[in-house]
Amino acid sequence: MSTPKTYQANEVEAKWYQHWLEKNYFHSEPDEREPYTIVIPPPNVTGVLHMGHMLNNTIQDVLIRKARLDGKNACWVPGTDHASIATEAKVVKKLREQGIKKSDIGREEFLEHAFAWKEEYGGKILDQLQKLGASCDWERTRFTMEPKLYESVIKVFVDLYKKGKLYRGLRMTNWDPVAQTVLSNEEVIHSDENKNLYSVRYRVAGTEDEYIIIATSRPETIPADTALAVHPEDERYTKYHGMKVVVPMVDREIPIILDEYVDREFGTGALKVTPAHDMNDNELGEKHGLEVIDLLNPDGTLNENAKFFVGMDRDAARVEFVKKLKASGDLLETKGYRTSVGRSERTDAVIEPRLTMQWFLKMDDLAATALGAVESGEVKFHPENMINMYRSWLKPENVRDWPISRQLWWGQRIPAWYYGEEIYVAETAEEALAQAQEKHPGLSMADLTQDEDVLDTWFSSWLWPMSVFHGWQSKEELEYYYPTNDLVTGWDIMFFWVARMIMAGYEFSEDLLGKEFVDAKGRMPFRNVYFTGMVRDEKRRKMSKSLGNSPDALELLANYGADGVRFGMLSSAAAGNDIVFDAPLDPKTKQVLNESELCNQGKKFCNKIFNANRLIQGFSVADREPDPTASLATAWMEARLNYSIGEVDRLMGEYRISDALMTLRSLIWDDFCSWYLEAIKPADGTLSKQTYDATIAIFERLMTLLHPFMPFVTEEVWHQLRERAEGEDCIVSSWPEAGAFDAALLKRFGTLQQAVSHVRDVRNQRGINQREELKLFIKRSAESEELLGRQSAGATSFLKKSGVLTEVGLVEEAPANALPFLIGNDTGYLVLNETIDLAEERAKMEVELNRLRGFLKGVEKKLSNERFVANAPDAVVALERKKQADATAKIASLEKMLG
RNA sequence: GGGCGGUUAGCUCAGUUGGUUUAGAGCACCUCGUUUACACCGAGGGGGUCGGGGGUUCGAGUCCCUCACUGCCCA
Repeated sequence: MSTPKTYQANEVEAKWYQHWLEKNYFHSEPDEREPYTIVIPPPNVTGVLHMGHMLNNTIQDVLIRKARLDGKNACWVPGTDHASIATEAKVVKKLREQGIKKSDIGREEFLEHAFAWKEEYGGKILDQLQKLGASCDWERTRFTMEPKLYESVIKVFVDLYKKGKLYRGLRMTNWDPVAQTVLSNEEVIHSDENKNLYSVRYRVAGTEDEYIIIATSRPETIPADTALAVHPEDERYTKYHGMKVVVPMVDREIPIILDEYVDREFGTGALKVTPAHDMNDNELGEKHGLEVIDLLNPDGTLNENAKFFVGMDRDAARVEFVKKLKASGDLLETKGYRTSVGRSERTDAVIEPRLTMQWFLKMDDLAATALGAVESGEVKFHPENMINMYRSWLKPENVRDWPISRQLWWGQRIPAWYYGEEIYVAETAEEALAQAQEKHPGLSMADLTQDEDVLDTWFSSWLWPMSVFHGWQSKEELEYYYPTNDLVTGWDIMFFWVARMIMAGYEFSEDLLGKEFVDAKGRMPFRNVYFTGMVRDEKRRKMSKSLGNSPDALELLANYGADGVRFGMLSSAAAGNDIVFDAPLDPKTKQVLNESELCNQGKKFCNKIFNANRLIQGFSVADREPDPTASLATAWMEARLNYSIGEVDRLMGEYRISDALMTLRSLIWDDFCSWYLEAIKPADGTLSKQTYDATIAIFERLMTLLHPFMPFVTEEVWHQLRERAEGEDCIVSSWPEAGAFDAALLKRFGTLQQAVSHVRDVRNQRGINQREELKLFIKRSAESEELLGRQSAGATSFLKKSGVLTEVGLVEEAPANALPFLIGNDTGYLVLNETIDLAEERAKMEVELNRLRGFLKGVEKKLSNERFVANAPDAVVALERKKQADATAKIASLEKMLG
């Protein structure tokens, strides 16, 4: 019979994922167990799996699988958000391709198309997560536009309105002329771009040929100028104070205003003021009571107020205005400069500052509460230093009210009805009408008009930890799962989403669950937030689809297997730190290759585990006493395992997931495979039953320990280790407990390992074949007697086997033709079959001796310092004394060797 | 311009409230090896004094100051 020599991830992964689904292991229902809950950061419904998703979902899966093995009721809720701008853009585009205009079909029909689009393309990313091995409770999959979640958003809006936290106002906002909607500051990406700075002269009114020259990058907005500003102390302009200038082309007189805001050094020190089209100008306008002239249409084309080039796009119009100014002689200079330009995160359109009527959520109280939640430790950040960024976002001077209207159709429509200037906010039109009728008894539905806008997608997502448990419909599930345990996400949405969820948690949990409940269990939406870094390429650019620098996630999964990719993602994923992912570029095409050395390491690790099992299954088993080597190795491996479980528990408790995985890798590869299996490997191919059983039991625990990180290979091997009953699967086994272990045994075995390594090193350096048999002796001492004695039965045979030695024993004097070396603090002698150049060996020993003497000197200096002995903790002092004793013994041994 | 990080082996990164044998890992590198689990392998080895300078301390990669470089966020 021939089992394949290498691990085949594809077959194994498909098989076990299907099995887990059939067994319904991922599903959670409230019961008497302790819950452990994670809500997924809902990916954009238009999204496809990318590196960032793979990283943060792998981490979530590790946490949830670990909790499941810990016997908790693990619940990981998946889902997607409706991504209003991105999705609407896609649907509009698709309709346009079919020759349908959004404006022709109306809101209702458009939404039908949008839902149809979602059914067809949306949620592809959730299928992709399955390939990664994500053990989400798919029965609980949520979508922010589904009826219950829609209803939750509406209820929250009405509630906040009643609490006086919502208001409607005309504000300077970031207008996306392509999406034709307002964006929040966070959705605008600023970067430096090359633009032109134009010097234009404005004639001073009442003069024939006196001009003030201003510098502007937006000559097309000249017709909307309502003032010209200079610094009050700028002597160049003192003589014009109180006068007016004439706006070029439109011949309208505007005042010269004085304001310290003007930068005298920039351009000419004179500034044209266009309150409708610039944030800063708008502030100036409010301060000085200036008229506001808006010359743009919502789509970025010029309106009647522009007087010229009406209907033309602002960018094209700029060119025309420049020509016109040049022709009239008013344009004096054009020069290039670099300046920060804001673009829409979604459409890449240059953002237009624009005055619009919007709904706003007051943020001062909410932000203070959200900051307090983290400052007080009720919500813990990992890594802790992320609180600095959080604090800077939420401190009062940086907090802005949240504009929540979006001029779109795909989203929850704002439940506000207008009758003239009056506003009625209610969950339904009927309720709104009833409210209006109290004031105006004769009104009918036809007299009210509902707000045309929908709400920002984040206004849905901030409710996620509560809405996915039907929080606004019933308490039943929320009471069990809330507060959730851990949230895993990138730091880039700390303010967008994390902070807002915390706000929502503190704002609504008491209303939903009652005071008694939240006083006992807390108001926070989650207790811990694990921030992942951004996945970057070798040039440290964020990996993104648009840059084309991200490998294809599905290709990676196909090439290395889910376990391999998970290993690759995790092995470099310390919390909070950005990850430089090793996806190389094709040197010819400069395109990213779907390759990764990190993932390959994971793939190799799977293969190693798979082959360790092949080795064991290849042994035959006999009912006989275990040989001494195997007994010692088994005792050591048990101790080593227990020690490591403690380590992994500690690391996991500190969210040091990457370190936990590396600890397990070393335990399995180095300790279990390289030392333990080599030690028990029987010459005749037959293992004692006792050793075999112990080996299987150890291997089994190793698989459970590794399962959260690499679920597929561990499940596969778990099943090959023993016959399993129905339902006896690794995924639902029990996380091993860290038992007591013999620390002295670990230390003694470590010394034996060093001796073996030294023997191998000598062979390497001298070109002695690894199978040529040598002899090893150790100078008799209390320590060496213990090392090879009864306490450590099997030590001699272990040394013989692992070091390929014919004889091992204690001696009083150095044997002939022996190479002396340090073994622990004692002297070991390796007897060679060749003549030894002692002079050469002495030189090597001198080097080591000098190092030790220097070390000892440092230790003794410390110990002779009274203040050290007086101030340092006892344990530290004791340790230094131990160092001193060890170094002294080693030096003595070496000195003796040297004669 | 303001704020927050980072700077530890060739590369990517750990290093937990300053103290466990004068710094660890993985990769890369070098040497040896077709010993039947695995060449997706085995054995061994070299390599850093922790960005520069100053300070606190019995003791600093770990705290403070300063300079340099670098990244991000905000304006």
